[in-house]
Amino acid sequence: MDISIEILSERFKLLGDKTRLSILALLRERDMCVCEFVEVLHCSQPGVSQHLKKLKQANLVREYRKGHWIYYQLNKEEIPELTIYMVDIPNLKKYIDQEQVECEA
Amino acid sequence: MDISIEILSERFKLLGDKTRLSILALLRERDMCVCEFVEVLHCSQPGVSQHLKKLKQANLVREYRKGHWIYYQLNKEEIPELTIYMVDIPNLKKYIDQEQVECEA
DNA sequence: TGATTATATAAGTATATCGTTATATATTTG
DNA sequence: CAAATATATAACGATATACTTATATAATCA
Repeated sequence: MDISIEILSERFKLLGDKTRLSILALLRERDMCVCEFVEVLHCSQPGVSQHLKKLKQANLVREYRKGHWIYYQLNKEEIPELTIYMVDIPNLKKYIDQEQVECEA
Repeated sequence: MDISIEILSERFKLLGDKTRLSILALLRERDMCVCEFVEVLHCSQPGVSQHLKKLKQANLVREYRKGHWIYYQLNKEEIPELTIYMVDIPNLKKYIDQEQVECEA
């Protein structure tokens, strides 16, 4: 594989943000919806949305709707090389419930 | 290894720049001095210096003097995990001389 | 259908980052 | 020691990025 410096630096720039990196780390544990990120990350709802948009545009995550909520998940299949960058990302399991919680409507 | 999100995002931010990423890619081939980067990267001398300073502060590179010139080299030994991030960095061998050239004084 | 709710977008502001120009520092060599 | 040269630093301006507030959109459910 021979990704250009251009593309690779953009990829790193995307990962070079605490909030986005935390989102990816959390998504390694399980799919999560926007309001969960807001709660866990102490980040505003528009803030989370904007970061998710960037991750989505870079094809690192994708979304699906489930009732009221839009869940995000890692795009592991399409970007296997993403795992290379994620080797060192800390485990954030302790900050979230293990089961995908049904938020009350 | 359990690097914090804080530190890891800083590391990625550092790699998220075309010039710095190119410097690292070039240093994979051989040690180089500042004026060589200036020539190859089409970047000003102060620009190169500033980028090198950041890489040095992050302990990714180190320097040694050789006559008039200050050469930089990858800090492979101290940061083996750096190689993880560099797997995908393109090979820039074609842009430089293979031998460490003695610049005329 | 209308109210509610989750999420997205727009617009504005503050801050960080990069590149430039000018100047300082440090080493070599005559 | 003085001149030349490679590199580093300082100061500034331009641009990009992230955060905030306000508002729009879209789906659900009564």
